[in-house]
Amino acid sequence: MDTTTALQMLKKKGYKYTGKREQMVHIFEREGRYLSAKEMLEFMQKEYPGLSFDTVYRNLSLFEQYGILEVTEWSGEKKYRLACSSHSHHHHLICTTCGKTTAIDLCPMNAILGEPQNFQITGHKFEIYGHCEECMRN
Amino acid sequence: MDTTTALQMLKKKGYKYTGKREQMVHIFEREGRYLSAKEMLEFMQKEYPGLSFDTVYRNLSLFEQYGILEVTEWSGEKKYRLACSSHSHHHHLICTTCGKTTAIDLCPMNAILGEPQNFQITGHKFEIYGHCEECMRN
DNA sequence: GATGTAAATCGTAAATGTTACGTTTTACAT
DNA sequence: ATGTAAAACGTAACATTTACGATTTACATC
Repeated sequence: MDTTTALQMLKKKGYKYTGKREQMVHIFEREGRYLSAKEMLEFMQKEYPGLSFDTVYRNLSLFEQYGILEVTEWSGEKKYRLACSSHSHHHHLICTTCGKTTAIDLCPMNAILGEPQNFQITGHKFEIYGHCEECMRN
Repeated sequence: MDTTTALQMLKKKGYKYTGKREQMVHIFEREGRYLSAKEMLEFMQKEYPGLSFDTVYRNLSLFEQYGILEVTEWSGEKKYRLACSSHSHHHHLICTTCGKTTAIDLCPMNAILGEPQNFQITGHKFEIYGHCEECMRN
């Protein structure tokens, strides 16, 4: 999903198309990796020096709520990235240093479908953590 | 791993065998599910009313460090449970209401071994979230 | 059993990440 | 141009976790 499409979609739902939202989605697009709220705030404040972190958190939640972002958490922080809506369901290798991801076209849920008894599944997480080539060298 | 074994192991490493540590591991043993630091504190304060949360956090970290506990995080909290050292490597169905788990004797890492290039794997997480039978009824 | 000491705990402060809210500003429909 | 609902600001509050000096305790040694 690109910046414009995402915000137009929100607009149809009654949300406003603001420069700050545009910039936030644009940063996710450019970075192509998981970002913490803090990282996002820092990027944003380069362009909007007085930016309130309330704005960042509020928009991150909004974007997540409407499927623009995916969220996960590790090291006591929530991390966000643009949802990979273009491909089919998949999982990621995640570099815990820089947040960069690589898709894995394999979902272990396929192997256990129908298995769990007396358990209502609401979600699942399959993530492989490590260090990407670049972070490994540094 | 039972309470005594765990604490004897720590003792060999130079840590003291205290009633509070014994009680903490005992609670994990009794509950057999993921507990947050807050839940543990509440259980502990029944027996040790003036207990400092510093003690709980410090010991949770210590237990994790020595493999007595497993840790994961969801809903902005770290959750701990006794490490399932008796069985072979496996994963869990996790009830996000009560923390109860059911083992899944399947690890998706087997299916992708050797696959990732230029990526140093340090860990992985495969968790299925939902509601157990009991919490579903309530 | 008494003693010394390093570890454990207490009590509390502080750091960190997140949510909340009243006020002001802004997007944008009319 | 105008009105209004949404967005953003500035800041307070909240929750979880980490940190630290002072006190207490476990336990090895005598």
